[in-house]
Amino acid sequence: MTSPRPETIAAWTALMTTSRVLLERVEAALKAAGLPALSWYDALLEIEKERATGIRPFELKDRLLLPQYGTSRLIDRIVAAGLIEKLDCADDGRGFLVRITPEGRRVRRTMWPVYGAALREHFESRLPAGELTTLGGLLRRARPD
Amino acid sequence: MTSPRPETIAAWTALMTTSRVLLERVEAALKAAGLPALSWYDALLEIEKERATGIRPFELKDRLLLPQYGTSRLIDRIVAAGLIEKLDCADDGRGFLVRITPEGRRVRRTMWPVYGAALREHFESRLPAGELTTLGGLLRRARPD
DNA sequence: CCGATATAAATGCAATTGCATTTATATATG
DNA sequence: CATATATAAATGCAATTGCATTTATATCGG
Repeated sequence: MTSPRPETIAAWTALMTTSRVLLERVEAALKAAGLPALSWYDALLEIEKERATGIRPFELKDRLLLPQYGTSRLIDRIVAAGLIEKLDCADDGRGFLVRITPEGRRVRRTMWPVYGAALREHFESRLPAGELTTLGGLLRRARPD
Repeated sequence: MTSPRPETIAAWTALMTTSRVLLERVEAALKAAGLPALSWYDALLEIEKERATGIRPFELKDRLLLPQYGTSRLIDRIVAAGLIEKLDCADDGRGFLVRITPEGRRVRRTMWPVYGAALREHFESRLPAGELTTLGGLLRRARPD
């Protein structure tokens, strides 16, 4: 019945626009450097965290907050590029493990400086450290479970 | 060269995840009510703001932060649904004006309670008013020009 | 007025995403 | 063990998005 308060609407609008604009900047920086999109970076990073054992697609989906079919297709594309590989999973015949390849590690390491520079330039430079910390905390608290 | 500071990365991660999760919730609420997506709401709202004169697609694109081709196609879809109409533009033969129809106003007004309720439930309820204001202010300052 | 350049909008085509369903295997229950 | 149910992953098809280019009209410099 009752509408959200004006501050709620203002914060929501700012959340949508700022996240979108920043994401665009970061994606643009990666593209300008001839590198894969951020979604690949995120996936490579999570997969690399489990480089010893590999990671199951359903676990990756949970960490990346992607839909199941999106994860399935993202994995296929990154496999096709040779940056990760599918390994048979002894425990569970329905699934498999995904592991990063040396080339995948190399690409992720190449992406990071570009990604990081974009974050510093477009985001970090705009707020003093204390306020960045405040912002992060508020955002985490605002995130639905 | 230098990486972003840890607080930067944490705030960035929180920005990406919170915005994505909240957007999902809002979109899900609209869909569950059998209503159009948020992109239609945003467009209808901006178009309705100029209900007297109509609005030019290039102006709409700037307000919605959409690419030109995205705006062109979004307009076509909303026109096809009968919620807006294209009007010949006397001033400029290259373009036209977009105006909301009565049905468009009706649909937008129907969407708002669902949209607002989702914002209250998933966002406003999670932070006290003062912190929502702080969050909005920080986000606006963090947004690149 | 004329050609050059800029701006508004649309579009062909490829890539990605969303939705619903399917396939395959695992787990639980009688 | 056999059947029912649940979980993991893939996929057909439609809708949307992205990219590059095209079309049309306007504006600018001579």
